Amino acid sequence: MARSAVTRDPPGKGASPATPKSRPGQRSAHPKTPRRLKQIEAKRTAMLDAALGLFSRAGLHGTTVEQIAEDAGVSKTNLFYYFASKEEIYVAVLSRLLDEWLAPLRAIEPDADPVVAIGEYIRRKILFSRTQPAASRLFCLEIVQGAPLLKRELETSLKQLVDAKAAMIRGWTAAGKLAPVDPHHLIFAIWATTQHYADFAGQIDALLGTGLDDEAFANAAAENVSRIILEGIRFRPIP
Amino acid sequence: MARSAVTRDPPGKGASPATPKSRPGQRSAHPKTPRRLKQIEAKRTAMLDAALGLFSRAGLHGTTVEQIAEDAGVSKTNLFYYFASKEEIYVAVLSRLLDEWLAPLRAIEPDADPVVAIGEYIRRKILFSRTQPAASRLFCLEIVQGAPLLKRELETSLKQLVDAKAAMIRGWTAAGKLAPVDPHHLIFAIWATTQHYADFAGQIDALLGTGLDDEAFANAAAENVSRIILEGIRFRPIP
DNA sequence: GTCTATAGCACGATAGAC
DNA sequence: GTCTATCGTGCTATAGAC
Repeated sequence: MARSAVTRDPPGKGASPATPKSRPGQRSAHPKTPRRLKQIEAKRTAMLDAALGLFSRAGLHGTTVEQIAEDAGVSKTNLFYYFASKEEIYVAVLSRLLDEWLAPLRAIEPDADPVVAIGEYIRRKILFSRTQPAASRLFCLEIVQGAPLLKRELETSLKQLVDAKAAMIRGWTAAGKLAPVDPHHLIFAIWATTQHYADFAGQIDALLGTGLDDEAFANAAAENVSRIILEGIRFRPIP
Repeated sequence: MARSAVTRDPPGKGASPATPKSRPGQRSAHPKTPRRLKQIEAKRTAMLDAALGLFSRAGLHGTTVEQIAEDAGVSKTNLFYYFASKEEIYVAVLSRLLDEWLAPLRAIEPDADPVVAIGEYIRRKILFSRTQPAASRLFCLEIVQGAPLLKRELETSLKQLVDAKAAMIRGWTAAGKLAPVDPHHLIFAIWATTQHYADFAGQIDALLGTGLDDEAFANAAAENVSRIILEGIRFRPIP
């Protein structure tokens, strides 16, 4: 919140029509041989990877451009050749991950058996928390802080996706395949429980001395979350 | 992560023995009349309240002391008379809230009926998310970022509390009063689902246009979370 | 495209009068 | 205790040589 919030339009790839300063993706003195393009893309990726790691631990304002450059193995100046500002790096990191973040929800099919489908969804979300904990934490930070940069995306793409899946869940309940539950609260519960293992990994480690790094713990987490959400914890004698 | 991490010992109330600079809590030129002490305490509280609101939205590094001073209705210099550094304010805010954050878990009694007790716990946690969303978000930010300042507290007090309650839950299961579930994963699930409504309020608002501010929504949230965790979502014909 | 050097400025923190 | 004024630092971003 401190200094600004995107003061000028960042000359990235998509938006602004008039970008005087040349950028690596675009034309340059050298012809863009496939080899060169690949180098450039690799460098961009290294920078974004480094930025993801740092932003996810310290947030936008807690990370300096110099740290990103160092972690990516480039000079600070060179980084500013690829990205016009720190905010532009931040947005690039977020938008690169959005699709992947939503993929598990997209993958749910209405025709599947609900209990199987939801079990699989939970498994996938925990796998994401396991393989991409930094991404999960960055989204968490961004949303907790009001998602100034993601809000629009949430209100359009995400809402559309969630509404569709909510209707699907309602259909399952209407067909007598699922207990009556508000679909949105169910989705929130699944998001919350699965992302918790990445976002609150520090707390879990402090309490248990382990985390999703440990495969056995990851399996136990998926198993317990599935059981709690699907079966509940009320005691039921074996029928 | 940027610049420092508590470079010098903050001359607050507890720790460091030698604090040359006088502080409002301690002796001053004026005798500490009850009236004066009360004024000072009120001011301190106003400052911490302002800091909580800002830190919870923008984190430690995204908040400036000038903003805190402005929100609290004091000058920046005056704020530095009460607190030696920004970090000291941050720590003071966190430690003021810790007890309250853990109170609902502490309140669970082993002799209670598990289903009732857990339902009540969920209700209280959602009430906390509703009445103290800023506190919940600040803890979320702090833990996501690795809880550099809370880690010790988590490893000692919190661990002790959680281990005790985990044993209690295991006792319920052993007594046939609760379905078999790993107590830690159950506690995580309850934390995650209930705190989600405060921490991800921005996302929920983007999706549904409402939140815990709305009492009806808050009731629906508590009701649905309780139902999901206690009963599960698998369809069961009425017996 | 990549470097060295530095401009420019916001911010945390302090000095010293009252 | 509170104020005005200011210092010093560390950071983002740019200029300009190569």
